[in-house]
Amino acid sequence: MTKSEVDQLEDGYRWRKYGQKAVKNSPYPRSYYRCTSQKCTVKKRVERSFQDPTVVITTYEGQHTHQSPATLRGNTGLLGHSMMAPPPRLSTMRGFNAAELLMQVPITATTTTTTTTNNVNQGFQGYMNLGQTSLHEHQQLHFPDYGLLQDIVPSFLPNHP
DNA sequence: CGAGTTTGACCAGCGC
DNA sequence: GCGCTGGTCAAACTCG
Repeated sequence: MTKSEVDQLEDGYRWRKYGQKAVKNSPYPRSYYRCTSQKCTVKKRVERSFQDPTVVITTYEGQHTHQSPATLRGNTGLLGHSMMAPPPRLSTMRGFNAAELLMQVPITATTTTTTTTNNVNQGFQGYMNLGQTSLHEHQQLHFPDYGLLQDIVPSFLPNHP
């Protein structure tokens, strides 16, 4: 779930829209995207929350078999640097292990992001690729939307103290 | 001209 | 079998 005005979120990959449908129980249409990379079969669905129109729900299906174009581009601009950052507070997600997420929900993972971060899948992959150095960077990054994140999906994070 | 979007048609799965 | 719904296809279109 992502708080965003726009449907098309920049997550570092290039997507081609292949369909749009009006869905039941929601006044907003759902959009279907495929990764533009030939080998990559990752799909995502994007729909707007019925309760909060400023929230878009992005459902990823599959895993990218390639690096993000933003990563390959290697720029330090909007896409390069920030998009390579690991997901917010991954290590502190109470009882929520990203690796576990990948293992248990390999096919479809509805993930929680802000506009400055990736979904957990991609973020975790980037996290793995970048290794130790990114952890350092990770700790220095600040995510002002994190509190907001909790507001959006408090039930998503298990084991509230 | 190529890549991406739009949109109606088509298809499969499911409940009745 | 029929209707509904979600997902996909593909032709037409737009844009850089």
